[in-house]
Amino acid sequence: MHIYDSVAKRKLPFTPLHGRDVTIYVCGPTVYDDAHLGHARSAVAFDILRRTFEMQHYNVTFAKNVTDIDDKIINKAIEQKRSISDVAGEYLQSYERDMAALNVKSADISPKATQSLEAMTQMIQTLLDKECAYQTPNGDIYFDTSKDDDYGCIAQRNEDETQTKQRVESSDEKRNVKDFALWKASQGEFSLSSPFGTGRPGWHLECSAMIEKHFQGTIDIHGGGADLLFPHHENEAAQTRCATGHKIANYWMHNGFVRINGEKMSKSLGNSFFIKDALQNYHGEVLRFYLLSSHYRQDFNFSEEDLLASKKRLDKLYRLKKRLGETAAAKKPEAQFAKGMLEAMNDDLNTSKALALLDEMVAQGNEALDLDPKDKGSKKLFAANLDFVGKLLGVGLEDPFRYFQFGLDPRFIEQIEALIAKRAEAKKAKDFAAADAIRDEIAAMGITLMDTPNGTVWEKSG
RNA sequence: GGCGGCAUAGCCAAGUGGUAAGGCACGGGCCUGCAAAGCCUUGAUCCCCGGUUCGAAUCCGGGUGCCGCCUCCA
Repeated sequence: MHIYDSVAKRKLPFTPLHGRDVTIYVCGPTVYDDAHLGHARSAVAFDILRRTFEMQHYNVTFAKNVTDIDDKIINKAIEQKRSISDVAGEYLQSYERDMAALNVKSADISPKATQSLEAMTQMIQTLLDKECAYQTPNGDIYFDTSKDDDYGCIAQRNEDETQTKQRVESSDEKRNVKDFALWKASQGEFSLSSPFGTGRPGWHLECSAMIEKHFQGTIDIHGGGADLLFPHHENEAAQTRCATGHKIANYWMHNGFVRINGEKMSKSLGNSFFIKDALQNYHGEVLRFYLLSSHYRQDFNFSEEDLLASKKRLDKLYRLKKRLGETAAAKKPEAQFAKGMLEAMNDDLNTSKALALLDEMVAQGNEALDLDPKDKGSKKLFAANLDFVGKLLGVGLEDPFRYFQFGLDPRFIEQIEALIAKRAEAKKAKDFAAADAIRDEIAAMGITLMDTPNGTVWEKSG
């Protein structure tokens, strides 16, 4: 396995710290709104990473935190006259529902900020004791970046030459522009109590404290979106280094951004693409497959056109699955296919290449079935290939008929099937004009018919 | 201003020293009562200029263009 390390800025061979055990920690969502395509991209990228390890018999422990106390959540709660936990709970549930629809596996550990208070206050205390942090008169506690000689080693930026924009809030309280809050003193009714008074923890502190609490040492891989590299991960690294004496992570991975029609997707631009909206129109696997079509580090530019192109690709996988029917899979997938897939994934998660191999495998499967539709041996083998793909990439897991009927009302389905039965009679009577008329009628309803040796099957068009 | 990314056929997208994967769209063919699906098939010399090399999309230098981080953000 080779992964691109964003600190070394090159691909490195991956070696776990402890034998076959791999520890992965990914920065999860701040639950103040529904999940958007950017969340999905990150979640899918690291889900793929995890699956790649798991398929090769590594013992993975996967952690993803949930930030459930934060200004944005507090503001929303105030705005809607609700409790913080109510707001956070709603959006966490929404996040988990969306990610499940994308076949993202649940984390083994998903610590919440509100449940990690002790770990955080302990770390603050340690930093204060080591004089790596200081408290301002109004009660805020800041990390003192001047005490950390290695500050800047993650993002490798020279802060002195960085254009620091004017900060309106409380910058006068800080000793140094680079310093960041470990603890924000209470400003209203929403706060937690701590040895330092009431308030809430700083965002950067979360991951450091959680990693220390759950892993007690350096983890193998720390991941997150590219925007987190600085300052979030720089700060995390500094805190852990100063508080514990060891580095926070051995490898750093960052996924690229999502853009919408060429523009950055962001809260402030108001062009967020919410997963739950997309799931109204597209099967979750379609979105997942689309996200896998480009490399995780590249910028990802969303367009409906590309999404549809991806859907057609996934459709082909499902049509093969449909042709294979109930055939029990062979014990193992085709050796060469499995090897190629793993090689692609081991090369810093080259999903584009893996998908290309998948396309070729599907074509081979169809070819074999065209040649001999009853060849049990090849049917079993291709069924095993699809199982393998399902486990590795998390696509093709759905029942093919249900996949092609995604989002349709059961009564509508009955209607279609009644019409198909009518057409079958017309066909039997060689009344092709009538049969074609029915097909046109069905097509107008958005359904495509396919006559096969085993009868007529249908799909939602497009 | 500092740091970084990207530029490959109509579109999406791999490849990063040996003569351009894959997909979508398009055209052609096979199959089909007709279709759909499936299979086969046509198409790019890789932003520009210069250099290194027997050989570069791939390395180096110089341009041009687009984008991002430095402020909450996946």
